[in-house]
Amino acid sequence: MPELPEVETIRRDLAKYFKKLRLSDLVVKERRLLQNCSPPKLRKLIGQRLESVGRRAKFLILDFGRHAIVIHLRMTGDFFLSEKKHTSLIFKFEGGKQLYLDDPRRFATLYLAESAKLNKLEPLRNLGVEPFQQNYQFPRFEKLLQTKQEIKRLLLDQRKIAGLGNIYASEILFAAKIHPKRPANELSEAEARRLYEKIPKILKLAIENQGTSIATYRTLSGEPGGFQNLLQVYGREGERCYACDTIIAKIIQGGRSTYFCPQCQA
DNA sequence: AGTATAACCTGTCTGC
DNA sequence: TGCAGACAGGTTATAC
Repeated sequence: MPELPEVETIRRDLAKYFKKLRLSDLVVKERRLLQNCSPPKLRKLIGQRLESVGRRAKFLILDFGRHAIVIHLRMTGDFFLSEKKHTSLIFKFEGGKQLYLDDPRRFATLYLAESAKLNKLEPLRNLGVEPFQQNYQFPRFEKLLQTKQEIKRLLLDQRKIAGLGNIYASEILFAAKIHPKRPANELSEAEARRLYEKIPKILKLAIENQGTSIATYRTLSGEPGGFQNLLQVYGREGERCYACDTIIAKIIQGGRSTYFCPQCQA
């Protein structure tokens, strides 16, 4: 479910509500959430303060000083202030504040890591460039395109550009006017530059709108985001393009749906 | 090298 | 109303 804008929205809310609070209890309700630690080991964080809430690509990083919890929400993971139907994990903080990780499909993953060695944690180690970091520069981006892989698939490859998912890959390609099946290494310089610029532009707009709520994603307080109202192509198969009135098409790439305008993205 | 498919799970929607 | 099948915002292993 959540891509970079949704995870960033959650990160900001978590920081706002829980930063600097001391953890008073931790209840693991879904054992398969834990990837590299046992419940007792995780519970050793009790008594520590939540120093900061960070994000790397789609991973949330709850830093408790010496150790950090790294969580990937996958398809349906989401954080709430009140208990929902599919609770995987409960954080209790000093003062009685509680935080619930809800995850109907139970795909979410959690890792415990030493804060100083976060970069060495397996799932974080191979992540590609982050669209909002300084190393996101055009020459570097251009090098990532030196493959005949279909551009839509490349955008989903977290080892290249980290944080994009199925919604924003389609939306970004529409904004850049590039057909999703174009081989990456056949994009013109102008197309590559458009793509490079649209990636952070669309993500920023989505973050400003608190992400996209279609099925399960909601903000920490339970409110839907707003970007679903601004989608140009995702989920719009058979409807008309807002720009040119052409019928929006849907194809499958790598087992995932891709939506695009055959006219604007010829 | 690049692509497709299935698998991990549950919920929701569509069509009969 | 019931039931089967398709599909879902992610990632990974395996097979052509």
